[in-house]
Amino acid sequence: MTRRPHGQRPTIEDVARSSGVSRSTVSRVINGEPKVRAEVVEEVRRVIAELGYVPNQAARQLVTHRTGAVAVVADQPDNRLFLDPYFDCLLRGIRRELAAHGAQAVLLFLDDPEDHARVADYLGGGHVDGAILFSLHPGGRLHDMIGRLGLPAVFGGRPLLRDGDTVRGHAWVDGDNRGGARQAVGHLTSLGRQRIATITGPHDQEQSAAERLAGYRDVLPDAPDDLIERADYTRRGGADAMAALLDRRPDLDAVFAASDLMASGALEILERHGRRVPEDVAVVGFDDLAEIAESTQPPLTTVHQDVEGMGRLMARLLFDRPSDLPSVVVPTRLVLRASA
Amino acid sequence: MTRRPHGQRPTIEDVARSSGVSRSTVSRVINGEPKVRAEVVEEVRRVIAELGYVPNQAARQLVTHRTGAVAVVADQPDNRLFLDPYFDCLLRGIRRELAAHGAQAVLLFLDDPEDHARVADYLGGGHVDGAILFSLHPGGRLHDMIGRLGLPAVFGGRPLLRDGDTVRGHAWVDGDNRGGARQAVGHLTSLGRQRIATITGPHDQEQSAAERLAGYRDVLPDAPDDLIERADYTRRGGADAMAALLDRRPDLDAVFAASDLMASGALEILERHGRRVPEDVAVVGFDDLAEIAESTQPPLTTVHQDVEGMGRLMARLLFDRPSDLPSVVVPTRLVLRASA
DNA sequence: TTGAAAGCGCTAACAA
DNA sequence: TTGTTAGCGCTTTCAA
Repeated sequence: MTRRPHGQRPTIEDVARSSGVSRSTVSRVINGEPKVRAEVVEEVRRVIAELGYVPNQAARQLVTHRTGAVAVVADQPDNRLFLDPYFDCLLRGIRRELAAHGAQAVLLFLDDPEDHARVADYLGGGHVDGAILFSLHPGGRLHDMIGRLGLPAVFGGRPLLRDGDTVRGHAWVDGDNRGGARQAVGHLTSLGRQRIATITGPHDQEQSAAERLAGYRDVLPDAPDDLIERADYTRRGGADAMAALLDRRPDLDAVFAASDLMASGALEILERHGRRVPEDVAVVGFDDLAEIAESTQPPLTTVHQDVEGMGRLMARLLFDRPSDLPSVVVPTRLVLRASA
Repeated sequence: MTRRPHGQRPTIEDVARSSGVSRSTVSRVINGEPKVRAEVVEEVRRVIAELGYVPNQAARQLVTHRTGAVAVVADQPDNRLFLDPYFDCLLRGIRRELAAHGAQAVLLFLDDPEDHARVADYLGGGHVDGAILFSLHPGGRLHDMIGRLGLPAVFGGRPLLRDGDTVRGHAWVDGDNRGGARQAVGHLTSLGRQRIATITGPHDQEQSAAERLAGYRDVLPDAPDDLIERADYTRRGGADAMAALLDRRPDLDAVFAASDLMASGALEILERHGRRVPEDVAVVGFDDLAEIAESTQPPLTTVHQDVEGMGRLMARLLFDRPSDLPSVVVPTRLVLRASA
């Protein structure tokens, strides 16, 4: 990479010389400290603009130990987490809250296994003041690094615990997946539906998917396995799962899809198969992402989560973390539209 | 934010003391320099692991002027650029190429106007060695900053030039939007279609959309305006545009949609209106994103671009930029499937 | 209200 | 092959 011509970049020393004050005074002006004479402030600012001076963050970090940046780390972009409007919305909440605190959100993705090492180095190297992590489960190198360095961290989604895993000291924020699923399926039963299928997320990988399936089973403990089809939280996956369910159980009269994106795929297949929604098959989604739920045909009855709010919350926890109860479950509620 | 307990973090000095060598030797081990005795290397590594030492990047940057990170800056996430598989694919290419060079890609988004200042400070502050920028047009604060600091930068997409704008010194990579559109529309005419509509991108904002429309007009200079409908590169926008076109020109017999995402929306509307594809209406898209084009009903004839390759190319230009011809137009080709 | 001086943790000559 | 030393550019006491 072309090396930046840093020899030519003005330093605080240059600004000091040009404006006839000391480095300390320039530093005070830059950092907006009050005890500087107004005319001095003005002159220093003028020189800064004239020289095009920009503070060297590395030098500043070295002494302040602060960067003004927060990393958002997301695993599994190949699963198209990236393309999910849910994630988009969450991220917007995070960015806005961080921006309100004057911090810059920087997004890092983990594609390959080897990325873990590089990202761990990045986080450990002090490039950021904290991290928000998605789809990461305990036991990995990133967790080690974060734990060892005491880097403030908040997890998006309750960690999927395996035997012996712990999450001590790790805050997390998650929606009430199980409760929400119960609301959804409960609604379908209250409508008198008898054969309620479900399209699940990848419940062996994602805790949220496991919880939503558990909520379904809470309400329908005796549901036969052939009413349950696993998908992957994508629209396409939802469509394929719906097709499989219709094939296996043409008599089904309702579907709980564990995400709006999957529900929209399911609706497309139902239409293609000539099933009327909700008359023949009632459909309930999960997430209540406006851009999907309000524009499907028919509009989607779904479990609402304040996704942007969850994002904001995660960012806020990073700044003022209550010392003893760092993890939060955000409640859900059912939003009735036309599909069920 | 909780301040990191940095007082407790071991420094290179601690490692040196514990392993009975000098700081320089430790530094050499860390940086993999060859001239260190094997046993010393081993001992130093042991101490590093034992102490949990991680190099302080700020200190390192201060002297090397390198960060090992490259920023990818994307504007207009509210336009759902973020959700476009095209962008996802491009990004993957960038990340992989950067990773191959040992660099970490960090993504920054511009939501609000005030974000520009913060991001400019971030880039200017030396947090990164270079930047790849999307949907950014000359004249903004970011351009100023990049130009002034000489930060290596590559633009994704040919900059949309307005009067007096220049892009001197800014490399860019773009697909052959105009040529690709000509291939698409030319194919439709060669099929004998007489009333070929087009669903455009936001051609007042995006150069790529303007070019694709220009390509359409190259082939059909006399096309009436009511065959042209502007959308926004989203699936939903494509669907709405298709509905408007059918309403206005029920006699249309072909559509060139300026993105696969819009084409997929258009196909859905055509199906809902009972038009057979391609018999009644032939449809051609743009991008050839496998996950869309291969799974629509029917599969989509579309203009192929090597999107991941374009991403890799952008990253590569950052490292070894040919001095005089930094900008690249990547060719396209038509891929025939069932929709036209 | 301002300046002088020390030092953050690291790399990179230069010497040994 | 290793150690010594001098900064990198900034903030921050402490004195003035």
